[in-house]
Amino acid sequence: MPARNIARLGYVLLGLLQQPLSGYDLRKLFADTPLKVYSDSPGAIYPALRRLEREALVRGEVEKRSGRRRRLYRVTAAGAGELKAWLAQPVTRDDVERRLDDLLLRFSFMDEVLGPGHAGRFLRQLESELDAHVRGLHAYYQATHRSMPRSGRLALQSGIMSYESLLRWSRRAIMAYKKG
Amino acid sequence: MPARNIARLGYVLLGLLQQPLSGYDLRKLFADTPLKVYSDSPGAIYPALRRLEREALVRGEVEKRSGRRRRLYRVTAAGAGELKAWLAQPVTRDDVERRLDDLLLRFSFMDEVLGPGHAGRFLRQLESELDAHVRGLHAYYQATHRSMPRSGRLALQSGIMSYESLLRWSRRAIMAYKKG
DNA sequence: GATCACATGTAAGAAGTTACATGATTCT
DNA sequence: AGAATCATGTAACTTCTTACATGTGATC
Repeated sequence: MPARNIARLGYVLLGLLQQPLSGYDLRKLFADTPLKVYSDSPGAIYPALRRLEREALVRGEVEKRSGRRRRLYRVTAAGAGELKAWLAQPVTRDDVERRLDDLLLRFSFMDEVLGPGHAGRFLRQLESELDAHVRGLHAYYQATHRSMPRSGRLALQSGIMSYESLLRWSRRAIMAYKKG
Repeated sequence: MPARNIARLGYVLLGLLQQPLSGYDLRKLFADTPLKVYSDSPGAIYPALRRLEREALVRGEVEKRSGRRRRLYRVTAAGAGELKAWLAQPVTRDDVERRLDDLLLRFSFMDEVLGPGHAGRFLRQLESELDAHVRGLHAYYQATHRSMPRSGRLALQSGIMSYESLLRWSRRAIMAYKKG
C-alpha cells in the first residue's frame, strides 16, 4: 500500500509540514537555515508540492485573511503514513555508505513523528552499521594508502574521520536517549 | 573558453582517467571502493563518457589484445584543461554550505593535477570558510535549540560536529603540507 | 512613484534511476 | 553445457536546474 515514489525533497516537505506552511515559507527555510543543502528554487519546490498534492499526501488551501493570497499546505493522514513508513525503515549498510544525509534527515523528524522509543532503536542500528563501516574503511586505507597521492590519501582520511565523528555522535545521542 | 557544462560525475571521470580506464573499470571503482557514493549504474556512466567524448574531453579507443573488446578512455589536453579549471576555482562559502562533497572530491585530485602548492592554498581557503561557517552554525544553534524537538536538535548537533571535524582535518592537512 | 519583499508559477533542458537487452569469454 | 563475469549499451521516466514570467502589497 505505501511504496509510492517520493523523492528526497518530498520527504523533507512532509516532515516540515508538521505545521502548515506555504511554498514560500518552505523556500525561506531552505534559504536561511542549515537546510540550505536543499534547493530553495521555486522550480523544485512548487512542482514537488503539486506532486504530493496529486498523490493526496498533502492538501493546500488558499488562505483568505492577511492581505496576500498564499496556499497553505497541510499533511493528510495518507501523507503522515508515508512519512512514518519512510522513517521506520531499518538502517542498512547501503544507507550508511551512500545515503548518510537521508539517515540524518530521517532522524531529525523521528522524535516528533515516531516517538523517542523508535529514535533510540534507530540510533542503535546506526551505531552498529557505522562501526562496521569505519572498520571497513580502515582496512581499505591500510591496503591502499601507500599507493595513493598525498591529497587523495588525505581526502580518504577526511572521509574516515567524518564517519568516526558521526559514530561518536551516535553514541552520545544514545546516551541522551537513555537519560530520557 | 572553458565553462562547458560538466556534471559532477563528469569531473569524477576526468579525475580518475589520469590513467586509461574502461567504463567497466570505472563501474568497478564505484562499486568496490569508497567512491561508492557515485552510482555504478551503466545508465549513468556510459552516457557520461559519451558526453565527455562528444566534447572532446576524453577519447576512447577499442583495445585489441587480451580477449574481450573494451573501450579504453584517455583524457585529452582539452579535458585536462577543464579539470584544472574546475580544481583551480576558489573555495566559496556556498561550496562549504551546499557542495562539501565537491570540495573534498576536488582536493583528492589536486596534488596530482595542480601540485602541492595549489593544494596548500586550497586548504587554507577551506579552513577559513569552514571556520566562519562553524561560527554561524553555533550562533544558529544558540538561537534556536530551545524550540527544537530533541531529535532535531541532535541532528543539528551532528551537522555541527561534522563540520568541526572537517575543520580539524583541514588544519592537520595544512600541517602535513607545510612539512613537505 | 518606485522599489523591495511576498508569492506562485512555467518551460526547456540536463542528468540520473531503473530496467531491459545483448553478446563475448572464462570458469566449473 | 551452464553459469558467472566481463563489457557496453538503450529507453522510459523522474527530478532538478536555470531562467523567465507575473502580479500584489508594503515601504521609502
